[in-house]
Amino acid sequence: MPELPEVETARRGLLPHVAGRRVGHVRLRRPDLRWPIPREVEDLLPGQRIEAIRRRAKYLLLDTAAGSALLHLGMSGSLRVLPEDTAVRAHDHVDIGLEGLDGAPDRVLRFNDPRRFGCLLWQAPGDVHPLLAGLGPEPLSDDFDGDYLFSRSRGRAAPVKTFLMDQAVVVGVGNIYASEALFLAGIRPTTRASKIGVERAGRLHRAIQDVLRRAVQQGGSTLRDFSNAQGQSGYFQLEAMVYGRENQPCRTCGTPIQSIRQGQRATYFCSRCQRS
DNA sequence: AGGTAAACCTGGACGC
DNA sequence: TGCGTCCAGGTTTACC
Repeated sequence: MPELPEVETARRGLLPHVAGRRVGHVRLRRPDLRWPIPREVEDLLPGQRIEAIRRRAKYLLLDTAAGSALLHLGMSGSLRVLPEDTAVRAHDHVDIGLEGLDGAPDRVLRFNDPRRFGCLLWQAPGDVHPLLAGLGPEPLSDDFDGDYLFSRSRGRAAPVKTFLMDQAVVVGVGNIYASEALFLAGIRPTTRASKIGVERAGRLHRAIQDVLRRAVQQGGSTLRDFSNAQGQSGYFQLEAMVYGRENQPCRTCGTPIQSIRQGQRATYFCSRCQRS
């Protein structure tokens, strides 16, 4: 499910239901997702007030005075805010109880993840979790620009698409938006990163920001209430130019979109609009 | 160091 | 209907 826009959309949807609430019970129906869930989640989180919900890369952090719950949705994870008595479904792994404010009913933040590639970890106050330590800049921040992208690409023989998905280079760009950004920039995904010049690095930087910004806007406009059952609307609201469109006509020039495999992931591009 | 592939999981779509 | 195969929005880990 989630690349940066989806995680940011989830954060914004959760914000009004979570921020300022006190955590009631924490229930683990499974002791581990991708990794074991650390005991701090059960021992320290209950009773804490959630001061903020932040996003770093594709991670969400629930901040409390005792530390932060660190969540990743992996490929198939989702979060919903539900009435406490909502029936449990398959792969509902974790409940974090949320006490109601001003007489509002208690609710539960429920983490569902069929494939269990997601995780729920803990970050002590003032600490940076090892998983966050090596991450590159946020793509929508001022730390990320064309010159940065250019300098990081020096000496990198890997295909530019693989390079873009390296979270140590820039965070939040996953398989869909990598293909989409390269289409917008007119760059072929197979080009070695080292061959991208300053000017094209600038174009690529703008394409990344453009596609991510628009996706965040779209997600935010359609996903207004996370307490609703589905929690998955908003995805693919942004019409893909190339992703998932193999053999369909390019929206710009009509040439059939090609699909190739790079590093075990599908890549889509237009051979006419993305010549080098 | 950087690049590539395997590994972690389940479910859905498709072909036979 | 059932079974086998392939695919999926991520990221760590192991190995050249």
